[in-house]
Amino acid sequence: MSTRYNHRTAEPKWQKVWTDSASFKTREGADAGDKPKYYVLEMFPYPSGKIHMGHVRNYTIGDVTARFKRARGFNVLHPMGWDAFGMPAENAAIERNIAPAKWTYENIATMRNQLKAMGLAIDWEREFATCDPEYYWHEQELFLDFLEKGYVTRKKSYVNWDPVDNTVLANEQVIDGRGWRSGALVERRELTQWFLKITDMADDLLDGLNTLTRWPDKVRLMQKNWIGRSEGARVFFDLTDSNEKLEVFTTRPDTLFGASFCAISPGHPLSVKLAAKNPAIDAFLKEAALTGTTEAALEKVEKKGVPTGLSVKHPFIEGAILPVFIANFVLMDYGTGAIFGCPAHDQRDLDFARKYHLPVIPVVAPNGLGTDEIKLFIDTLATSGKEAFTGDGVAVNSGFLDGLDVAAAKRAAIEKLETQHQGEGTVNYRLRDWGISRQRYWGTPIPVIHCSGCGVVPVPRSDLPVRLPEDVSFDKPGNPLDHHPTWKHVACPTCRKPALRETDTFDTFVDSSWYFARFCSPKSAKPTERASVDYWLPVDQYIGGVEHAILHLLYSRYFTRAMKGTGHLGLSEPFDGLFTQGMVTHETYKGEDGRWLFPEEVKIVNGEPVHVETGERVTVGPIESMSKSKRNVIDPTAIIEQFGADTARWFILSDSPPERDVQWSEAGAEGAWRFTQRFWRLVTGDEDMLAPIGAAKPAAFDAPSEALRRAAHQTLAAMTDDLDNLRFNRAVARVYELANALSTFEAGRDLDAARWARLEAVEIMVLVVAPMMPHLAEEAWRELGHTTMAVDTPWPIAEADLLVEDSVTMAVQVNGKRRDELVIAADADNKAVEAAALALEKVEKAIDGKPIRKVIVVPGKIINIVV
RNA sequence: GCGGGCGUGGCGGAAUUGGUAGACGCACCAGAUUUAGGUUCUGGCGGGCAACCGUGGGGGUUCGAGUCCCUCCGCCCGCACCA
Repeated sequence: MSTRYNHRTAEPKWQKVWTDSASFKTREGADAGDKPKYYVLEMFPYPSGKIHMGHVRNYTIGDVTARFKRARGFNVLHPMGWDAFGMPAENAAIERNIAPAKWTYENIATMRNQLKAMGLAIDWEREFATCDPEYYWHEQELFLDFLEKGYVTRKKSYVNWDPVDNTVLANEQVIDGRGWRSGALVERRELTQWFLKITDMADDLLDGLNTLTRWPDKVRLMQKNWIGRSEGARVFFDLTDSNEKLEVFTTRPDTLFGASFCAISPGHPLSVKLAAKNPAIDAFLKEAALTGTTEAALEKVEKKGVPTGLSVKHPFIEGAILPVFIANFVLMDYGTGAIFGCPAHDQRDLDFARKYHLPVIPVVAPNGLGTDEIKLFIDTLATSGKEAFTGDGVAVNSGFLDGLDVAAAKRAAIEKLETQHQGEGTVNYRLRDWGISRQRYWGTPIPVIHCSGCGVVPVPRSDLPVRLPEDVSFDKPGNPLDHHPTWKHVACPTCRKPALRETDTFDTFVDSSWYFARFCSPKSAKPTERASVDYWLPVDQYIGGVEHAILHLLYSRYFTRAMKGTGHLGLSEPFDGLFTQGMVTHETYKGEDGRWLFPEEVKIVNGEPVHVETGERVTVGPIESMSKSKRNVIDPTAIIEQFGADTARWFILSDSPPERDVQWSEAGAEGAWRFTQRFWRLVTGDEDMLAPIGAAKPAAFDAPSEALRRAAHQTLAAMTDDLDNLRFNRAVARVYELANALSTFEAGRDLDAARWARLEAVEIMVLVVAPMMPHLAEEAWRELGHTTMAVDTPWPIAEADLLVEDSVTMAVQVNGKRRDELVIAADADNKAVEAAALALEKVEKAIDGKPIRKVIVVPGKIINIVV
């Protein structure tokens, strides 16, 4: 018997045993037997260099789920891969002169070892990185399939252009309007780019949200808002001095009679045209362009406009003319980039109208007002109102719409517009098509060729993959693919004349939009094997950070639909269950000079935090998400070395619910470590009090043994429920309760019964802890004398008759105040309970001789006596 | 501004969804062992001397409210000046 558990020897030992016995090799087809499948997936990591505590939390949650489901009899798929393309590899290339591929694969090697040290139950044979040609090859194939199917389009779009570095910048590389590296003022430049037509599926993506009942409501709502469906109408206003029309989008066609102006966006083609001739307009557009960079600035900016000198005819009112303004609050990217202004019923329009002294014409009155009240409401709003009326009501001053409610008036207005050919009912989405072209090297090459004669020609499938060249230089600004001496020069596949490869690469969100499908058959010569994806998908439990609530999850949902359309998949929704975990936080520390300090630079002396080396005073700052800039980071590898992976896993699961932020603290980690040692003592410390493995179950148990058995089985039942619902913090608390029950257990007369009950309780404790602390459980299982592995042992089943108590403790209240409690047989009828309660001395005193008006008995819980 | 969420001991958090508030852990205090500290073990730990009071404040529904309703305050997250 050893008295101390040594994670430094136990953890590598069991990791090797699991690997050698192929414990986590995925089984499929005939091998899988009749077990139901369960696909557990954590969002795969970007190989940035080292894992951080956020990874530890993410992969621990997934691993517990995978191990638990496995023990519960599921055939589990739990793979791991790398989201390996992206800008940091190019930055490393530029800053440290290391090839992106080398940098990336070295990081993967480091991080793979770190993840393996966590003892994850992963089928490593399915591992891949998105920068493997084997992977992006199939992505290129998917793109060609999408192209054939009409899911792809090419159109012009603006990019951030750095004129000094001669390169396109991502939004996050633009800081205060300047390039992050060059400091040059960033320009908007129009490029022709590839887009996936996600807007074609906007309605389906919206409707699909209703089926995702195992997703957080919050994420579904965020996606709904992002898609931003709104029903309304397009209205074509005739310009007064030309044959042209101004097209606007409105959600309130019922308020057309209240229109007093039209406004177009500074980015509207008409604005640009007018600016060429009119210096005032030109100046206004320049001013609008300056404020239009950040959201915060946009929010504060005053609503301003400039007249265009143009005017339009009102579609319903003969002879009525509306002036056209250019207004800074009209967005080019939404609707048609033009609006009609109805100041009485839109706050922004009202602000604008008051500023430029435009008429305010109320055309909707609140419901339930009398004739005089309506008149007063209209007069007040028209002359001096500061607040637009946007609620439901009844149409007034609106010709043929008068008397209709808002919804009916909308329908009637649209109908009239359509018969007059001056508009149509339409649905508008905020969602825009997904631009997937990136002018960068470290990404999947877009498999097309540009030929001056034939136009855009897809790369023949026999020529796939289009590989990234490795002999590239980052000395020159711009895309290395573009200035590579030979790579882009090819013969046109159609006419054989010299042509050029597309040098843009895919947005890395493309890579992560189908990797979950590739894991089902990672070695296939096709993007997917239908038998495999049909078996494994959807992902039963997907786990990751809420920061991906919109883009990654929406793109993956889109891709799944598109791949269904091309026959690669047979379903629309990739992720059946989604769990979004909270962040890992830590205290922050600042030295006397105000610089951030790492946690290991701080120690506590006499209750005061001081700097380890200098002894200077340290200020403890707020608890924040771990970040390199604030230095409040804890290196998982150091923790695993010091305390072991099991302790790290245990602590990260403790205390905080997984969807909330968890605070990492040294004291907490030590507490978790102490528990691993206590656990070990409970298993090994009192061998005389353990029955041998396989001992016959006693025919009867005395009271103490029976109580221990109840505690063990109740813990088991509760934990099964907790783990099924990812309530790991509660599961941890239950283990502590069982451990406390074992610690305080004292055998009664019947020693055989006590030994048997104690072994049973210890075995249950080991097996329920196994998903969370797998190495410790394995070591303990062996120590108990088992020759099998805990990982191969089915989840125990709680005995139903141990879950119901034969006596219960009930609270006794008098007038809602708790006065005493009562221990009584669980099956006692209400009369007996009432009588027993009334007989209690404290109750009698509280009643104080008053007449009893009512007695409420909630069986097994409470008795309330009302006097 | 709009939308969503939250507010419980010194701290993280429990509370079977309307039925004994504070499970479990951390921190802290006392005692035992060791005695140099740590470890380990036992006990205590919302406030108040008490009657009692306590789940952000106020009001309500109910036999009974942390839980439901109204209202106010505070914090967090998301976003779209969205016509």
